[in-house]
Order: sequence, then C-alpha cells, then structure tokens
Amino acid sequence: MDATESLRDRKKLRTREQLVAAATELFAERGYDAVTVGEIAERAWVSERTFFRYFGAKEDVLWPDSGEQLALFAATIEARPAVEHPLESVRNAMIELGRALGMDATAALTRARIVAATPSLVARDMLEYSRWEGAVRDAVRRRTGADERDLAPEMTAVVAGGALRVSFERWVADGARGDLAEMIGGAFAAVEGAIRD
Amino acid sequence: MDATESLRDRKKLRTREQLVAAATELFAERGYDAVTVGEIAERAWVSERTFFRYFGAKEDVLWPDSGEQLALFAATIEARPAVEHPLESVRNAMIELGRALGMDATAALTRARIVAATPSLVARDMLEYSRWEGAVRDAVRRRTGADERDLAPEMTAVVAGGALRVSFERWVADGARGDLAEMIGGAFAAVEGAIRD
DNA sequence: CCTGTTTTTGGCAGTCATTGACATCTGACA
DNA sequence: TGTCAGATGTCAATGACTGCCAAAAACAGG
Repeated sequence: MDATESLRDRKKLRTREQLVAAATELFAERGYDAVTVGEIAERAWVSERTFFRYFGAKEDVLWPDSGEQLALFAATIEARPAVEHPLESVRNAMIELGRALGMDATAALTRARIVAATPSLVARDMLEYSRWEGAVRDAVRRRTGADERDLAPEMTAVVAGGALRVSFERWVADGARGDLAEMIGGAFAAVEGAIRD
Repeated sequence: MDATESLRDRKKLRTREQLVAAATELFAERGYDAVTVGEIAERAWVSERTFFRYFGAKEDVLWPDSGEQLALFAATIEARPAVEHPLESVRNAMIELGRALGMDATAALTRARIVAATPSLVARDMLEYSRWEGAVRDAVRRRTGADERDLAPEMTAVVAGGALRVSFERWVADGARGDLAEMIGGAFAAVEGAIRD
C-alpha cells in the first residue's frame, strides 16, 4: 500500500528498470548477439556482476516479469465464473489481462522483433508460452475435475495457448496496429473451422 | 544408391554417431550441465574443436537429425491425398513417419528424460515443435489455398503440433509403453471434446 | 607404390557468459 | 553517530564457442 518504499527498494527497482531499458535499446540497435552483458551493465551504470544479481542469464532481461505475469494470468483464469466454457474463460482472462497490463504497443513490438531475430530467444519465448499453457491445463483440470490422464484439458490448453501465440504473432506482424483482444477472439473462432472441415 | 561411400564419408558418419552416443550416455549419467563438451569429445575419440565442426552448439547433439526429420515430415504431409481433412492428413503423416523412423523407444525415452531435466533444452524442444507446426501450417495453406491472413491454417497447425507434443509427452510419462500412434489419435479426438463443451 | 591436392583434424589463443569468494559501500535504525 | 544487513564491485576460474594455421588422412593420377 505504501508507494514510498524504502530508498533501497526504490533504487533496486530503478536499477532493474535501467538494465531492462539499456538491454532493450542495445539489442534493438545492434542485435542480441552483438551486445555483451558488460555493455548493458555499463549503460545501466552498474557492474557486470550486478547484472547477474538481477537476472540469472543474459536473455532473462527480455522477460523481466514473466513469473509475475504468469501468476497473474493463472489467478485471472481461476477467478472466472465456473459455469463458463473453459476456452471462454481463458479468452476472457487473456483479454482482461491485456488491459490490466496496459500493453505498451511500441515496447512490445520492439521486444518481439528482437526475439524474432534470434532462434535461441524464440525458443525461450516458446517455453514461456508453454508455461501459460500449463496454467490453462491446470485450471481446466481443477474446474472440470478431469482425471490427470484425460487429454482433454491438455488439448484445451494447447488451443488456448496457441490462440494467444498466433494472435500475438499476427498482431506484431501487422505492426501492432489493430486490436489484440479482437484478434484473440478471431483465433479462437478459427479453431472451429479448423476442426470441422 | 551406393552403400559403400568413400572412406571419408563413412568415417565422418561414424564420428558423428559416436559424438551423439557419447553425449547421450554422459548426459544420462550425470545430467546435461555437468558434462563438458571436452568430455564428450574425449569419449568419442576426437578433439573438442572437432565436436564443434559437427555440431554448432552443445545442445545440437541432442537433435542430430532435426532438419532431415522435418523435411521428411513436410514431404509426408504433402504426399497425403488432397481430399483428406487437413488434421487427418497430419495425423496419418505423423503415424507413417513414426513407423518410418523406426522409433527406438528406449533411446527416445532416454533423450526425453535428458531434455525434460533442463529448461533450456525444453525450450529448444519447443522450438523444434514450432517448426513442425510451421510445416503443417504451410501444407494446409497450400492445400486449401487459404489467404495468408487466414488464421485457420495457423490454428489447424497449432492443434496438430499440440496433439503430437502432448501425445509424446504422455507416451514418455508412461515409460514409452503403449502405442504412440494410438495416443496421437486420442489427442486429436480430445480436441473435439475440448472445443464443444 | 609415389606424389601433389583436397579434406578433416588438432592445437591455440581470444571473447564472452556465468559463478563463487571476498572486500567495500550504503541505507536502515537504534 | 555507530552498527548491521543488504547491495555492489573486483577478481579469478570454468566452460562454450570461434578464427586461424599447421599436421594428418584420404584421394586421384601416373
């Protein structure tokens, strides 16, 4: 509740943000591989060692809040009314979340381009998606009380996670114009067509 | 056509196989991170430098034929009769492929365990799946002549790739007993249930 | 079998990511 | 102001890669 945390905490937060900003700028300018952690640290006014105190690895700086966002997403799904169809819950959760995070389109676009340009980052990104998928799967299982061996929750999660991923990719490909929420809705709708005929 | 290629080629192939075998054994024994490239090279009777002539990175040795397999998969899909429903084609292609590759269950299991134990390898694995997904998407697009902006082929690919991934994971979790092809069929079937209600 | 040519290897040095150990500095607080 | 815990900087070491050059092996022709 206290917006004025200790000086220490504020400094820590600022350093963290500077590291993320410095890294993003440098990556955007020269490409991920051509930037060293030392350079990122230098631009953020800290030592290289300190970078690793904030982020476990160079690439982690591109997913600064993945843990929090995942937790938030999971909580948002759980909070949806139980009568909703699972896919509907996920879709709404994603839309709610998109609003809550206040998505800075420009920043998201920059980041997406950096990631797309380097295979190892794309891989890491897929790993993030798979974690969201896991959250969906767990939520669906809990809600439907499905057996752990039932593949239905897994596939629901595959569809939900895939819709998010595909929508985001398309949104980025379009230069972050257009409405992401709408695109997600479209992706979910497309599954119907994909399944039937 | 010539089973007796040049000595050079045969040696190269043997070295490659030895590297893969050495790496797999060591990873299984001690875990991916605890094994150095130098140790792998040593057990394969070559220098560390040579390892990197065969594989661009340490982790690549766990996906020795990913390119070929992907190409084979793509070709197999394309070869399915055009009247088949896309998902059906993909399912059959996967089943055909599983047979053609002669899946060594034990080896697959060992590999899967190594991968599952290390996040960066899981990420790389997801990247591989996304490439298969891309192949499916392209095939569906070509076959249906869908517009590039149509999300249907993307989602068909998501479902197909997801079914493969989920099935394989389950198969591995079950200790590679059971029929993988059958499990894939089950995953595809589960989508119906997941979508409707 | 001998010899000049083409590949494949090995050895080395250098860069960069990542980590542990230890000294120093700084905000928090009595 | 003096002390303590937490944050940072420094240093050294390991291990993944890469470029470069020289030795070894496989080829091809005579």
